[in-house]
Amino acid sequence: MDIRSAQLFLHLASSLNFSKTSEQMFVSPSTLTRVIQRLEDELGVLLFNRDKRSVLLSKEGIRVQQFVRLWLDEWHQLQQDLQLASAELTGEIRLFCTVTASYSHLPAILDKFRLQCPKAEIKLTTGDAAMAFEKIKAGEVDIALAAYPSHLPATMSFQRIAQLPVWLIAPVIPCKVNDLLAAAPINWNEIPLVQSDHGPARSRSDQWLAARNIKPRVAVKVDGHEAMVSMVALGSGVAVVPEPVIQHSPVRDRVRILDISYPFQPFELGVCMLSKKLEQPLLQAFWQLAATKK
Amino acid sequence: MDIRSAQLFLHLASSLNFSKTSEQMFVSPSTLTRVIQRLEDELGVLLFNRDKRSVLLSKEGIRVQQFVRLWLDEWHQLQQDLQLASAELTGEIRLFCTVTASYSHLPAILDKFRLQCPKAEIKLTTGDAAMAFEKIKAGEVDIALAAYPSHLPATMSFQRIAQLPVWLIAPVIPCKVNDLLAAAPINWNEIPLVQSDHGPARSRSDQWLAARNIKPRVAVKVDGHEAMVSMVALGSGVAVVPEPVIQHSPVRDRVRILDISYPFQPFELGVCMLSKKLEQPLLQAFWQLAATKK
DNA sequence: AGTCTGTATTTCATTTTTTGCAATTTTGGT
DNA sequence: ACCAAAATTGCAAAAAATGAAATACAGACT
Repeated sequence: MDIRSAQLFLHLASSLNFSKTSEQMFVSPSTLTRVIQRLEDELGVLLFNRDKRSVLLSKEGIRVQQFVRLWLDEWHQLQQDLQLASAELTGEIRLFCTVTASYSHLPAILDKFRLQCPKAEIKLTTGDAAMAFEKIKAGEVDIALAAYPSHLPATMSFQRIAQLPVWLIAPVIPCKVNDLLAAAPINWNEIPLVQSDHGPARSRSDQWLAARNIKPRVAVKVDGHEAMVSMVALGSGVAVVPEPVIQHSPVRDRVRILDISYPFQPFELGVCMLSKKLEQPLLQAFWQLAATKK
Repeated sequence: MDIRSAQLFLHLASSLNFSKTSEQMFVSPSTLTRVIQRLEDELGVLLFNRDKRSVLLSKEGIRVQQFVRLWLDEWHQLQQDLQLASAELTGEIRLFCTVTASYSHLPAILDKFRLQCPKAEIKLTTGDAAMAFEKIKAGEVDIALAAYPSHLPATMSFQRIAQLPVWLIAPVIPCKVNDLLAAAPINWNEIPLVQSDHGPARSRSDQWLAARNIKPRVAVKVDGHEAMVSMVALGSGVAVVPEPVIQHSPVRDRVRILDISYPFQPFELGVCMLSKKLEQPLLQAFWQLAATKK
């Protein structure tokens, strides 16, 4: 018996209809049937009298219903109590976040955090990925949301949150870049490249160029992934960027993903901070929460 | 959170030692570590302060301990209440059981049943497998423990309990049978066979003979598997019998299993009764209990 | 009677989770 | 410096959970 089974049982006990419960609780009918069968097996008792045409709670089922109600109530109480401890936490978190990350994952994390620690304040700084680790080291910020760097300082802890796929993108509009891409085979040495100065996107790009032995014609160097997408959209060249940047860009309809069958190593997005700061309750709360999935 | 995790947590909370708990609760250390990690993740809270050298229950851990204690208590109460209903059942069960089954699986089932329904009486009849279904049909017994027959009457329900492997056995002592078995290739048509009159063991034997196109020299026909083992031990021939019969035979050291690389279809041991009798509470209790594994 | 419909269950193939072994990490003791 | 004890992690095999589709079955409708 676990929480989920208990919830399903409780719903079924009041709906008395497998189809309805499975629909409303978002499980397939087969799953529901088997959850109930498991419970009955575990308790050694028939919980529902399935009368060919109707489903009724058995005598034992009523007793179990009583137990489960009590239990789930206590469970909720427990969760509240546990959150209460962190709910009272006050103070300030200085958070650094790459624009990439602020698009894709920050909102969900902040929502959860505000719910859990309503009294805490957050100061958000955004900027380029490479700055994240410098700022942490310099003590300018407490915690950063960024992609895993090629080398992580020993004093820092990093916790992975998600993998972001990386793609090569090109303009949609007719332009010189697209003319060159239409050739077969494509002469990559000719195609202008929109490149970032440094950081994980740059290293993905470099790995690809090295693997295919391409000496790129660098069209523009820009700071920040979003600017790269804009430049590509305008026809300045192709670029290597992580997927969420494309999805959230205002010009996403004016760029396209090129299928070049090269397995770009995905970004490892996560939270990062000085290990010793993990002792501070507020930062610890943020850390744990960022790592939690739901 | 489920029962098992709760038990592990509770034990760890008092032992404060992963190694001890994992040992005493019969799980590997890694399993225990990850059960606790799962709980912590589920609750979003650190349950134990792993202080480099020692393990201590955290503030939140104490609250959870309190919850879990209560819960497990209620769980036990629930189980008692549920069993109470059947504990008061009275009446008589007329049980038929093949000797095969009485060796291997009846004791465990009866133990459980006596515990759950102490006031019920059991009348046990043993006999040959083929009689089981006749006796049920005739109403002489209520329920039987037997191997699944080649054809099950439509009015009966059968519930599988276990699979029993089937082997070909030979004597250990020097005798004519062993002389014949020493030949290469073995002339199976020469080797005397101890055969049962009918029933599932007979059909396994027949299938094998047919598959290998053997016209056996039938040495003896006997009733009941145990007698077959005894005859084989005395050197009368070889025989096809289910494994538990061998294991429980007083002469098990005087027979050996022949590896003839033939996949005898295993016995499907189970409980059987007239479907309509499933409505009787006492019989229903027995039926359910027999099907339960633990 | 025959077909249709709503409901619960089972089968099957696939995905996800759990598990234990062995390796790793960390720290205290000798 | 080396060893021993304790917790964790990587990995691959085993077990369990899952949903889609098939099945079973009783009543409703034509």
